[in-house]
Amino acid sequence: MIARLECADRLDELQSAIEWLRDHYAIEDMVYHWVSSNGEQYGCGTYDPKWVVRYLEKGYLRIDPVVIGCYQRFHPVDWKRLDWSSKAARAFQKDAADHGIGNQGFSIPIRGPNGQFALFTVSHTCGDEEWDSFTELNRRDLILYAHYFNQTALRLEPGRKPEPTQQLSPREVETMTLLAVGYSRAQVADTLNISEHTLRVYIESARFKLGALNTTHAVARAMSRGQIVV
Amino acid sequence: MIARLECADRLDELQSAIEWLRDHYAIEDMVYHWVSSNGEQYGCGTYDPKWVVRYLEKGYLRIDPVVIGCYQRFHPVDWKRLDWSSKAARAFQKDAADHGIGNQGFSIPIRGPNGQFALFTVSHTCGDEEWDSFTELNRRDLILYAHYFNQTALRLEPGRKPEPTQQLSPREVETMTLLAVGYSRAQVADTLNISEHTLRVYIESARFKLGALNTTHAVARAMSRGQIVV
DNA sequence: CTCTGTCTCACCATTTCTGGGGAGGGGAAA
DNA sequence: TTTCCCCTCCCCAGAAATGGTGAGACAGAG
Repeated sequence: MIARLECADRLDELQSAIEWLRDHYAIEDMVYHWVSSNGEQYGCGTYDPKWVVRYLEKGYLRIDPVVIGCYQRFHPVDWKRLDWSSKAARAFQKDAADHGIGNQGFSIPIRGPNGQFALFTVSHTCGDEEWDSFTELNRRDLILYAHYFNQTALRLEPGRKPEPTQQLSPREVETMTLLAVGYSRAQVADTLNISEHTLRVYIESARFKLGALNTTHAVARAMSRGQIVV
Repeated sequence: MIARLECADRLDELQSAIEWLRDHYAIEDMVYHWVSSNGEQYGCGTYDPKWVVRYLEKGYLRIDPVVIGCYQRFHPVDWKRLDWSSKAARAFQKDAADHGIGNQGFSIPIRGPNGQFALFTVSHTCGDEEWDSFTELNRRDLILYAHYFNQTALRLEPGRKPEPTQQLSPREVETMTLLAVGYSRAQVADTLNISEHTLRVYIESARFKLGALNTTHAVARAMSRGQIVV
């Protein structure tokens, strides 16, 4: 959910391609999940703009089982196989249906270098058999499109403009990593065989590079940007 | 570079498929970058085992421009377009050539939910024109194979067993999320309109559920398990 | 060969977090 | 209905983190 605007001149391409796909497959909706935390749309899709606005306003990003489910998944997934048991999820499902979202869906997660995350989704209203045969027949194509579309969209994601992700030094990476696995400052310093004072220098410089307000924030940012891996 | 062993029974499949690909495309090497931080091999490829061992011993993971370049890239990349300018990179390039690695290569990065990272690489020894026409003709297939192979390999990566994930309560999720974006305890309490004392109860119960040693650890775990999204 | 970045060490005072307690109301599930 | 979990509130003292400043050595890049 981090952004870097590298080249914004491709959105038209995406839009026309997505409409071509929609006609070609006779599928109602084919869409990105425009997963920008600040609400800006950076992907493009065929959903009703009203639904997009409502989705963001209601904070459905944190409720939608499609997003939640795909966020921890490797592979493409059919909506039927997600967890719709919670009350919030059911309310969301109903609201989505009321806004004309298909009852069937298939989503493919894609990730970027700095923890960016996007979904390529096709959805439709039909029965299970019809849907299953569609997804099976077109699985390869969908994966390919997801690959192209999402990765382009990820590059287009708005948010932070110039702030080129500052690389952390090796020591800073070690520091952040050990903090992320629960070590206290004293323990980290001990593990790295340096004084706690030195350690603090690393934490502060990492915090500075990451634009973080405190240690927890710094670790969280380093993780979400993929600069440390835990 | 994280691991979760979900099903190890597919390695054979991968191996035979990769050999089929190798024959089919008449390509010398087609390989994973077995990117396991502990040195265990979890992918499979057609490189000489001696080279694999040497690669790991020498710590080439942190030098190899293919790995470094793809790690911050969205799209597949031809080796020619990478940065081979540093001294270490040239030394690596020579060593690789001495071990029979092709002079041409094409690598596709794929990522997993917890920052896992893998590469699908094809390489060969030939001239530029031949290579370019090969990659152009087979781009789609290569991307598809990369998708299937890498994601399977990522799931096979050794390391940690799947931990049963304790669900966090809504309040706990909010707490962890706000902490992850840099709020102090006082600010979080203020934002949620609760007393700081109450907030502490959430932090502690979240910490308990996540098996975390401190707040930073708890936030890191919640993030890496996808229980909060930042 | 300079310059930039990394790595290492030190002190101060203040703020913040942590780890123990205990307690009541509400809702959902069994 | 009981039980379990979630939400809310309170106290205290010790431990840990933070913010600011300063400085020397060493390496690699231009």
